[in-house]
Amino acid sequence: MLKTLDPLLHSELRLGVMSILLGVEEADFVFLRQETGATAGNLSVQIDKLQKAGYIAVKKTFRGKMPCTLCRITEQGAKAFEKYVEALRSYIER
Amino acid sequence: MLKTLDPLLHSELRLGVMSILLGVEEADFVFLRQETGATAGNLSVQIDKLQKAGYIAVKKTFRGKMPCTLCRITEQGAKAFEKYVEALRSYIER
DNA sequence: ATAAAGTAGTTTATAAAATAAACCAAATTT
DNA sequence: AAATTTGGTTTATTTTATAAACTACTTTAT
Repeated sequence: MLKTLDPLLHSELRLGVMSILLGVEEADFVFLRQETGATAGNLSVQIDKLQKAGYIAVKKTFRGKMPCTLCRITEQGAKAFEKYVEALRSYIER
Repeated sequence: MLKTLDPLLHSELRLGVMSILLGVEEADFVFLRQETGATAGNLSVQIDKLQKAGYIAVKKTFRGKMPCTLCRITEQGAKAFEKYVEALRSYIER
């Protein structure tokens, strides 16, 4: 029986967001949108799920007068990502 | 913008089936069921999708008097898997 | 011989997920 | 000051995954 893949990470957009966040201190909504190519609605929903799972932390601020949603990965999120990659390897390396 | 992940392969059960089939000449329904732990209904549906995509070939035979569904990966399937793994790396290796 | 239980699946219904479309509030441009 | 753009959220729709119910047999027990 194969290792089970965390369904929260096994989603192209959420995985993309996590992947980006692992490489930076923090990233805002607009940047994530550009990098992933996702629609705003979709990104908003998926960010919410990752936050509720405790995989990312979201801070709502302003840049000048414009709203700005900052995201950063949490310790828990980084660990979950590690585990996910480990599980994936059992599928793609054999 | 990140590489896009073939949605046909980005499914835990279908990926599992492909992963198993890559390692063997062919495998029957019962074996795939045991290895993946999937329900028969779910496996049946996912095998169908992989077949319709041309990623696996399915041959219905009998073992003794019992029906036996044999699956094997196709050239196209193996290539698609390769590409999927390649795309995945852009998410998990950075 | 026949009823009960098991095997190997398929089909259909339901739940969950992804995605898009519509909307909102504030800022900027014309 | 109207129209447009920005940075989102909420709601609706489509797609996907999964499970439950069913079919067609076979094997076992009575």
